[in-house]
Amino acid sequence: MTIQIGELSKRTGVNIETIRYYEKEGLLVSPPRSSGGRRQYENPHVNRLSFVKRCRELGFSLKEVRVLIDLVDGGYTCSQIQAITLRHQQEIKQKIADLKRLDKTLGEMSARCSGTEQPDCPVIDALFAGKMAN
Amino acid sequence: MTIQIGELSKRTGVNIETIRYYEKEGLLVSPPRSSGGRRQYENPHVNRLSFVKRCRELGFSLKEVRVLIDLVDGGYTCSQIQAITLRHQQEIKQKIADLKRLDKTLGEMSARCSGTEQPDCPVIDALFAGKMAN
DNA sequence: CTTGCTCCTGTAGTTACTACAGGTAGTACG
DNA sequence: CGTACTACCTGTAGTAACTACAGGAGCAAG
Repeated sequence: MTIQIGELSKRTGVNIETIRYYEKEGLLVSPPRSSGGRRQYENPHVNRLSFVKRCRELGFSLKEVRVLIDLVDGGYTCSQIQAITLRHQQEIKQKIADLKRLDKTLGEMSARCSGTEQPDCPVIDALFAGKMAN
Repeated sequence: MTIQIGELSKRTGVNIETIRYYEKEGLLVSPPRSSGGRRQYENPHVNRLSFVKRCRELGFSLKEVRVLIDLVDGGYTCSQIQAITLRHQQEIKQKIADLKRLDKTLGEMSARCSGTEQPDCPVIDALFAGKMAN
């Protein structure tokens, strides 16, 4: 019941090149090879790759994913995982706050635009004068 | 009234290496050099670099900054600039929405944690099972 | 036996910098 | 005048997380 990399890619939705990249980076164990040198995957590989993919979808960096995998492999406690999750969530919240500030400033700037074909624009003025909201 | 790169860096808050990088990328014009080969900047250079810096602070990519600079140099209309600004703002809004979804999912996952020293965690379960909220 | 698909390795490109290494300009001090 | 010290110079490599080839081989079908 082994599958090749193309099938693994289809099942997980992870690009073939990315799978090989993850293997090179040590996020996935190197699978056995066929006589012709092709990677032969089984269910555990599918599960692990799905795990990595979901971590990535949640915005964890590969470095963080590596930490999570090591914990899963080596033994972990709920409080450890929760701490990592909460720290990551804090970073996300920070990014949201930063982006909201940008959104607000951009909105204020473009709101003053006439939107006409005049060679004069409050956005450009603000960018030159540095009168940006914070 | 010329200044050297160190002074330009201090006045704009842009790293020296970054200034040279911007020049190499064509975002800043190459300034005249002293007899010893050092870059000699004047006020227009300070203004342009400040412009680039503010664009970056608003989240514009260097590519977008290049477009803005070309417009400023070659003539622009308010409606052109407004369009670029609004498009950029839409991207920011999209990122905010994406991050909010992550934040929500992470919050829901960690809320189910016992936070104890047990080798069992709903976050890990969710990552393996793929029962993630969208 | 040749077509055609999947797979292999290895390298380069992407974004926006940052961090050196190794060398020169310019100034101040003794 | 020599030397120490700082600021500057170029050019290359490293960062994150992939993606995109180039050039070649395995494998099944006709």
